[in-house]
Amino acid sequence: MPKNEASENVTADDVAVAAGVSRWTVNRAFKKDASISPMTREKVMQAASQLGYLPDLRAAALASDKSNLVALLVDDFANPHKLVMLERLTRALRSRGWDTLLVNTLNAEDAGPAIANASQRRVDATILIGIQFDDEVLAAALGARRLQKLIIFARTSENPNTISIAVDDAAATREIAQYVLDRGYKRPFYFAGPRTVSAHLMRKETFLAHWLKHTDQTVPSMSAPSYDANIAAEMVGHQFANQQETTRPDIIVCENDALAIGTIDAIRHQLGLRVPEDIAVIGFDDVPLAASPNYKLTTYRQPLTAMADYLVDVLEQSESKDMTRTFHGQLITRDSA
Amino acid sequence: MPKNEASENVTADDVAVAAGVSRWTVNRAFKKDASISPMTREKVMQAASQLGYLPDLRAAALASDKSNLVALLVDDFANPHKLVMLERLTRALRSRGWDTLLVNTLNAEDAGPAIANASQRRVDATILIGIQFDDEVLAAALGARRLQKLIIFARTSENPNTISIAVDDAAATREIAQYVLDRGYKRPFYFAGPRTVSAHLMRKETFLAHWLKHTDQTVPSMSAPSYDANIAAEMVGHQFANQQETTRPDIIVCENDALAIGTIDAIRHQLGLRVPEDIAVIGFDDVPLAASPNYKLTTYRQPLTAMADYLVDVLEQSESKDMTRTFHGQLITRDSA
DNA sequence: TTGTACGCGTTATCAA
DNA sequence: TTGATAACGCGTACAA
Repeated sequence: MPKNEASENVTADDVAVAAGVSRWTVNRAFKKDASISPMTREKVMQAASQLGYLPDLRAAALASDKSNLVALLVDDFANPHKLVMLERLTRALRSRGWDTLLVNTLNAEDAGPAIANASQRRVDATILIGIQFDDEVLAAALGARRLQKLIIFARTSENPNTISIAVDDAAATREIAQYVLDRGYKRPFYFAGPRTVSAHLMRKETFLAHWLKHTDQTVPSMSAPSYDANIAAEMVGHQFANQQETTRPDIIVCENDALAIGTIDAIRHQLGLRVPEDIAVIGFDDVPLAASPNYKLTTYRQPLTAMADYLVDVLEQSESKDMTRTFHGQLITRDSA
Repeated sequence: MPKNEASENVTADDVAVAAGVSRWTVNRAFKKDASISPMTREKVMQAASQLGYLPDLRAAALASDKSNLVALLVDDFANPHKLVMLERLTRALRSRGWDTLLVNTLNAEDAGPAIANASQRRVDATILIGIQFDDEVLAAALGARRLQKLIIFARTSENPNTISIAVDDAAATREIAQYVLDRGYKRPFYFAGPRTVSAHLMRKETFLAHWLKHTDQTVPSMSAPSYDANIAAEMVGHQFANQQETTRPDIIVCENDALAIGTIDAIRHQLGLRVPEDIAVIGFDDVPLAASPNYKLTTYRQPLTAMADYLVDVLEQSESKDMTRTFHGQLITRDSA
């Protein structure tokens, strides 16, 4: 343990006295591009570490009105992809000097209070990460004027006051639909996620439109109330129990991997069928488990690292107009379809 | 959108003018147990919502030296159980008025800087959540004197300066070992997680000791470098390839579910064997996937909600002596063993 | 390169 | 119950 006898609050003033300089020189020593002589800085830093001094970021934020802090709102912890997103985002943020407030949007009614909460911490930006927001939530977020930036990550929004950083869902879905066509599947079924009034992904609609256009046929579908593999398994087991080979789908296209994993489990263990021989499955996200020898899931991988890096770019930009950007990922073909 | 015309910083002063009271009365209105007449408070709150005023928590923290903020340090995002922990912790914290700083400990060398980072935000406590800390990390954390409390969640630590909130690993492991004995398994194999100098779980040691005591036999084992299902699958596939039925284990006891899931995948898809008929598997944590029709994993469930609630109790306590506490969970028996 | 008022928005404490 | 003074620790702007 370092021998920092000063157990109480060490401030820049204390360091100033110890180093024989003024308090402002101490602060300069901790600023990156400050005009200060290397010798003075060295002297200050020595005294600082001697006393165990580190600048107080609360005070800095208060004085400069810049917190280097963002709020990450998350509402759906059942989806394993959230963990991957959290890792990539916190990594990109922290390695570039940003801290992260993780806000659990406890339930549908809590989105407003959650945003108010973040705004009281005077974060520089609020990030909705794959959240089931609706227009009310957005209005609440935009109403809390202190939120400099409102970023929708991994989802698109048409609201001009938000910045959306996401994969091009339409293009990705068309690529998936074309793959399904090219592989010769005839009876696809679309398994969508939660459908809110304004915030659901357009993947289902895109897939159905593409299929209709190319085959003149309508694709049946259903929607899960949440991205939860166990719930998905139950739904699939229920939906396709006792179906004839000729009427059941030959491929189930899932809105994401959480649903796809549950679907595969149900096909094997509840319907007693094989993947992909009897029913094939496609997912979206490429969660770690998708690559496991058990699932070998064909899925669409988003460029999360690039998206996270871009998010930090946006934060560091003073302007926030026209920052919305879509990315392109890639279809990862494995054995499931 | 609410009609809060005042777009810039609204402070208590503005509200005071609007409500015709002093600034201190405004702040009182927002304090829970303040001596203020209901009428005055009502008047203040009305003016406040009119202007869109919410107290600035940075300033409050600075003035009161109490931030109502904790730092959650996480180093291992491959383990799906982390997501469950994050959900339970943020839920308990936020519903009782605490905010959460999520700090990604980017790599082994980064633990120190991560802690320093949190201490600069003047958090009221730092929580190590299932982290692979070692003595150096603890020393660094304790060296940053501003951390009022250092809490080790879901792991035990003998360091008297820390508060550990965890399940009784020894008791849990003995229960597992006894179950394995009772079910008549003869050749167990222990699959452990990362082994650091000072911070690994004692589950493996406990299991081996229990088995030795009751059967006089030594249990073979191996250790994965991280709690990652895909890595676990590879290791198991490698370890038991081409083994005779008589020499291979009849049960693999895993330090947690991430390893157990990989183990099951490998047994089925790489070794071509059945679970539990050829090799049984036991995990620890009861992640959501453990209940899926595919894994039906026998595992040990920790009382996470109670643990999270207790954590907030600890935060609200002024004393921090003798706050370490262990919990008891329960063995969830499913089909895998 | 270094030093100096002043302000950031709140809380603690005491006085009215 | 209310009002007022003095911190809390640092940043900005400017002067030395």
